Amino acid sequence: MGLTKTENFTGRQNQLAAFAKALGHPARIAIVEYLLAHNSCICGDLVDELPLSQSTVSQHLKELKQVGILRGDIEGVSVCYCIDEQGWTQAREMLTGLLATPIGNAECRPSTSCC
Amino acid sequence: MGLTKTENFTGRQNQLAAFAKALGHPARIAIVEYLLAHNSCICGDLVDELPLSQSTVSQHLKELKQVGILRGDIEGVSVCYCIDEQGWTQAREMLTGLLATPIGNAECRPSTSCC
DNA sequence: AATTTTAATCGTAATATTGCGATCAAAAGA
DNA sequence: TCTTTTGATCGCAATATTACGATTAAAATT
Repeated sequence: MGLTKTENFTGRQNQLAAFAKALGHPARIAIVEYLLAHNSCICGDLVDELPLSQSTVSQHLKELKQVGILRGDIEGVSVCYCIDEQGWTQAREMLTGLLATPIGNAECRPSTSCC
Repeated sequence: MGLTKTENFTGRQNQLAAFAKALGHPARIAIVEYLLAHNSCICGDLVDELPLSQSTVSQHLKELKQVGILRGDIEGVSVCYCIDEQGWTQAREMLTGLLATPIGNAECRPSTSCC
């Protein structure tokens, strides 16, 4: 298999998972942190910053771009990357919403009280 | 390869990525949401709830347990799962911290203003 | 026009993930 | 003790991810 059964989950659950998955690699965390700190940068700056090859960095950038967290604007020879404020805001709101959920007290079966 | 070069990133970056990765699958989002809503449940309840086999659900539970988001306490024949408040709090604080980072204005190269 | 710079893409290899059925181990109940 | 219930684990197959070097394409420079 290796194939996630996305059709059996809600769109919201799939979207949440997609955002979380995009952040689920230290290199992509580092890229996002760098762009949050520096506003905008070209790919080469990130290649200098990260312990990864140019092609690998480019691939991570592609994933973050595809999920909507980054934008990449062509600037002559180079490509200027930055946080996509729209996508980033959506990711923040969705993930923050999940993380801020209070732990409910509803029991799934009446007399089960363990944790 | 297929092997993440964790040693070249900070412990914080790796921990953040591990939490995000654990949430990077719709089934695990669904499990966390279910446990947030129901406080505590046995594995069989989740198997009834999710469109996945028992072994697959068990595997997802294992991943969430390993990263510290869930706890599983043996209760006779069954296992009672619940949110691990400590781990969940840490995940919330770390991820919320990243998501709440204001977008900085520092330019990585003086005359580059694109996005 | 030829060269250089920049970054995307291709091809490949190693490893991880997802999912399932089957089996196993432990506790509870008959 | 034998059976049932519960859920972890094993083994397998399909697919995805991670990483790199090599190549390619496009714009800028010479």
